[in-house]
Amino acid sequence: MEVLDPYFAKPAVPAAFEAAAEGRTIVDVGRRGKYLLFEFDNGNSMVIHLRMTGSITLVAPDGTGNPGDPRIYGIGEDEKHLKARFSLDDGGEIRFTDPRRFGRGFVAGPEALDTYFASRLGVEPLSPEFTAESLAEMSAGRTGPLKSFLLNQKGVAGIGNIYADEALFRAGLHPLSPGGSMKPEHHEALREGIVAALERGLDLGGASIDDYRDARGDAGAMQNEFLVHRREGDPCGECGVTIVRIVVGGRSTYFCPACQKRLRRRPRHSKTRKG
DNA sequence: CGCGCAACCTGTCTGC
DNA sequence: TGCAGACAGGTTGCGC
Repeated sequence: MEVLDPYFAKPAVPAAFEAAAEGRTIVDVGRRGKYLLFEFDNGNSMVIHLRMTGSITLVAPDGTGNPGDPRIYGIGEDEKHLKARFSLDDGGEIRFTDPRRFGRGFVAGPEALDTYFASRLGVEPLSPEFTAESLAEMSAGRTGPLKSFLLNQKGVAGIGNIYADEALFRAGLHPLSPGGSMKPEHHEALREGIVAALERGLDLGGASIDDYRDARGDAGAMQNEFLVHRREGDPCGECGVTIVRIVVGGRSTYFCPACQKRLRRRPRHSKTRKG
């Protein structure tokens, strides 16, 4: 394998990354939050995060998804956004491209990985552990905006700017409502909104606003079905009121001011402990 | 510990 | 045409 941009391996050095991946067989692929996992035959895993503009492309031996494929952003004549490449036994290649250079990759053993994720990621929203109760627990006492709570990966993992907006709309919750302002019915509504938004995104192959493509170079279709995200000025599909854009935590945030009611802050229930 | 914001990068688009 | 400024699928680190 070859690391062409030292930023990709940061804070490690390219040579260390290359040595850890060289000659390995990928025995499984997976995901945790927004981190992509490639498990090696020696028990270690290669972890890749695409951040804003990273792409993974599979170039098949028969030339499918070839370097000149115009669908694949950043892989063109000059290949100037190609940051890493992994040669496969069958003559194919896995490529990582990233115009903005935010994407990162590293190789780690199982224990180190657990530690790494434990300090960064909360519950998987599509797992059975994600319940109204767990949502209630992790949001209790929070004073920051619900939108920021959703973007913070330590509560619920894997929700980004698109799905935060879509989930809040589906739940009928205002992005500026304090995280701890939800009542039980809101916890359940938000849980349902998050799951529905994510599952819709999966069904549609993700959202390709600009240059996102899947490993075969195909765009997603979720962007065609956004309910509020990036739809400032459009009428709400539910009530017709104009969708507005605000900035929350430095991120563009879109919502329907009629459908999404702002909740008032409420005091944290003090845990009553025996003793 | 929670919160808000700047920083990290490059490319694209808008307005003057 | 040029140029400044805003904005973009995310995370981290810092100050308070």
